[in-house]
Amino acid sequence: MVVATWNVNSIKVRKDQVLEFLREVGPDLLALQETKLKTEDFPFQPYQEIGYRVVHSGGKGRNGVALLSKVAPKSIKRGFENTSEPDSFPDSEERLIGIEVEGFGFASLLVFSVYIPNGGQPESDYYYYKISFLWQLKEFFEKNFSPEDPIILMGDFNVAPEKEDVFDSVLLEGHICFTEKERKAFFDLLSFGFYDTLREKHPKDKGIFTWWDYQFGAFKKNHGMRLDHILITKPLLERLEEVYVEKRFRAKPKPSDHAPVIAKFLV
DNA sequence: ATGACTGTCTTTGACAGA
Repeated sequence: MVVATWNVNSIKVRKDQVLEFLREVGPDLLALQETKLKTEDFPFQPYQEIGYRVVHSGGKGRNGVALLSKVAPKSIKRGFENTSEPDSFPDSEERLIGIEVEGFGFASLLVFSVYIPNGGQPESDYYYYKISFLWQLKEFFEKNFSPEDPIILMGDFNVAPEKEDVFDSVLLEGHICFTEKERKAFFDLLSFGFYDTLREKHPKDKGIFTWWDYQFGAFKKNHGMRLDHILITKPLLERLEEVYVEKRFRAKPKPSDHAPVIAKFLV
């Protein structure tokens, strides 16, 4: 089983690159973020033509999450369900989508694509919205699921968890996506029972990033951050084989500013 | 060589992204 996550920064602009990715890598499941269009405006057809089922949830010109799957979803979940303050997160349906699939050795495997708010300036209202969003996401899993359930939560978390996850931890300390509170909220989410697959396979490696600024020649200098993650619960951990960032897609003409992350499982 | 970011919108510059 192969799964992948990719913030495409507009599915309209990246439509053919996503097709190319599916043809070359052939993941069983692909999570997309920042599709930047309304739920019904997603270009479903080209992906369906090559054998993928597609679910999407988005807003006009902003946010947007999708899941592409080789097997048919048994159910679809959008946004925060059964949480204490769902109305406090009006964009959660544009930022969280999940499906339940049968297969890969499980009667019910839960797969989520998530796009955590960027947060703007540290200490701004939007920054605290981001922190709260991470707390609410943890509550969503605590109220609806168990860490014994097989769950894959992947997407753009907009948090670089540790100093190895940024190109210069001194320069970037206190910078958005690398502040103490964001990192703490990320690890608090993990404490539900999630494992960070990249770190399971590469515990101390430096310089593994998933996002590079379009400006300043950042990609060429490998001045990036690791913001996109594939999290799994324990039932999947023993089957985890390999995790890597597919940097080729960041090097193409007109790339997204994020590269896909891929995890392979023995099934 | 001396290096100019890229999406969106009831757009024509503002803004968000990270």
